[in-house]
Amino acid sequence: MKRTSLKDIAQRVGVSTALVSYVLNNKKEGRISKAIAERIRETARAMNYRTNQIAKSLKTNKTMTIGLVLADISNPFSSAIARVIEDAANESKYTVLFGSADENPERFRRLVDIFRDRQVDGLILLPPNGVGEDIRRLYEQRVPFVQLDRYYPASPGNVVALDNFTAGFDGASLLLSTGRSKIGLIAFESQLYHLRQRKLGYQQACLQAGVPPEPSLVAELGVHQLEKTVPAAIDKLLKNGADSLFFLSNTLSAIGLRHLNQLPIRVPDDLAVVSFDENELLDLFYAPLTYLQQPLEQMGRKAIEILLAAMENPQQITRINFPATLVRRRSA
Amino acid sequence: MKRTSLKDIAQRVGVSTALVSYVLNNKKEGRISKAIAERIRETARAMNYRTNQIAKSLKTNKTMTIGLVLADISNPFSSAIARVIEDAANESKYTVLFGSADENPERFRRLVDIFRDRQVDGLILLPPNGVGEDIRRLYEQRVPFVQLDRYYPASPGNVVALDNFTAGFDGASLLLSTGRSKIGLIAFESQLYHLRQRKLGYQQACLQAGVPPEPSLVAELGVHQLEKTVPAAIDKLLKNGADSLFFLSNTLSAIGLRHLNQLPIRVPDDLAVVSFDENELLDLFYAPLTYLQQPLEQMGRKAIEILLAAMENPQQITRINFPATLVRRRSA
DNA sequence: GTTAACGGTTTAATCGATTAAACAATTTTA
DNA sequence: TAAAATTGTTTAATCGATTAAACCGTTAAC
Repeated sequence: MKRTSLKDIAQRVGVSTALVSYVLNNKKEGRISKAIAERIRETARAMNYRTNQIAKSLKTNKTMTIGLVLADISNPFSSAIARVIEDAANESKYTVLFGSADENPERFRRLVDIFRDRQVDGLILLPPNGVGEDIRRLYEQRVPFVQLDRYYPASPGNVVALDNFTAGFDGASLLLSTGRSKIGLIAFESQLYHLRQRKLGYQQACLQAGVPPEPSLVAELGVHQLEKTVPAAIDKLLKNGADSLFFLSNTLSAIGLRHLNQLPIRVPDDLAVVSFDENELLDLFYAPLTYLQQPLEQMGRKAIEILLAAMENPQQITRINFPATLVRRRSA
Repeated sequence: MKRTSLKDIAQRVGVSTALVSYVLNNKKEGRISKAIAERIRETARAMNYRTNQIAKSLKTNKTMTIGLVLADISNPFSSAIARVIEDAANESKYTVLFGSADENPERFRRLVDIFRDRQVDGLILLPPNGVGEDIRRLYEQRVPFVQLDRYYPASPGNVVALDNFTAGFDGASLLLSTGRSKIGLIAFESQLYHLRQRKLGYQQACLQAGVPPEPSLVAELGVHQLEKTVPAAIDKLLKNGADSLFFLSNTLSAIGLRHLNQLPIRVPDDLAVVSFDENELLDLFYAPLTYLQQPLEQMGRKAIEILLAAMENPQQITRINFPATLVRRRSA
């Protein structure tokens, strides 16, 4: 049950494979006799021919494939990204290879290597902590790529991300404007630039409002065992007098809300809450959450657009930061 | 900045490409002189050689790639599957190509074709409504594949799925055992076998408990505009006297819970609730939901295992149904 | 001392396409 | 009518690997 090849068609019709290739790719338009062209097309259809992309790729040096390295596929943010990237890529006839680095630099490197071995035409990366050097190397090796969402500001190359500083600033400002002055921050202790920026934005907002930064109101957590550390952090911040909470990622708020649900505290009266990112969970909370929404669709499409451009013309580098939208609901 | 090829190494070392290939693939073990082998390995490392999988695939007729067609990537169930499949495939050195059919037969067919054009070694499919014929054709063409979660019982081929009938039976039985006799069912009007089975299980449980089936307690919804139709269905069922709700999928319960949150009804006192599938949302609801849990990890791993076996030996067909676990919490 | 076996390496075909260049047969142009 | 241009098709190289078979010295066997 071998698949039919160009050769099979050529034999059946009694012409060379070259001619078959020309016809099926609509090359040499005017020069091929209508009659034979039709016979070739007919036969191809009859024999159920589909071109072997592997062979084609080897010759053309294009795979029409894009590698997507997600930070962690189990995060709904990741699947949302995956969906957008896949759609946008498909529209340009590209297929997406994907993998999840699970916030692990080793896995990240492995995935990038695997994708490159498979000759992907370009990469979309949501890099974990500790791969700045790898990004730089990719750039030096002229591999077309775009960093999406997360990025290393010191590493060169294309970037599509949120304006995280302003987003952090806006989130905190909202809380301050509603009279809260003891904003508890729940963040990752990660060195990832985009997360640092969010925190800086928050601090700047506090400073501008004349509220001095209060270390006892900041919790920075490791990525592991969040199920335990987030509730503990919330308890601590509340004890330290927080009148509001600002979650710097949806992973944190997802777990946090579960805990808040069980506390004898009412949101927003006793405690105002703001979170980053979207998540169905935020809707289901009894006081639907106010959050900073990333324009995922736009960002994903832009990333593909930039990547395709970079594949054409590697010189040109684009770095874009999109504004977040503050979606105001009941929690703050 | 071209990547180095076998030829480059061969030239540098002064041997034939054949020898380089043998060394790097550890073939012809005993026969190659230690000294040269070492020099080749050394040079390969120095030149940063990585094998071109495209070329290798063309020759060996294996791509070490598996195509995964998801039903709808935006569903957390899908991303959970993707994660498991990816991990399991990676462990066997396979890479996953993926795409989301979005419950659309046309898209499903397109994805399968694209994957086949790229010569994937096998497919894992979560097929939408209306592709039974396509599945049968794949089987006839001896394409190795496994249907996962959803499947066409009349189409041949490997299957890994839940024992949906029993799961439906168990869910309804639980409600009946707590004294509820007017179970409102919220389901899709889909013809998908696995969903029909869930409903049959529910009906069987009711019959056995001496509760006659009551059409006014069954809502079957189209896939579109669920945001409107689910709340409407809930309202209708409540009006018709339902004392409990059984959601046949997580998509339905996700939306349903949002509505229940706003009603002056207390779960579980006024209304018991059971849902299918897992979802963070079920945890966050004020009365954490009782649900039927699919052994996703097991199912995904089994699917890969069966697929790899099928790639070796296409004769053998495996069909497995896993039992669901009833996770009992506050809602019922 | 001839043959056989072995060890180390190369030759060359092959996978299934693409595509520049060559070729032969007509037709046009001058 | 000879040269030039056009048309329709084939030839053959190529992409980067893999691998059976051939090759050529040595060494072992009888």
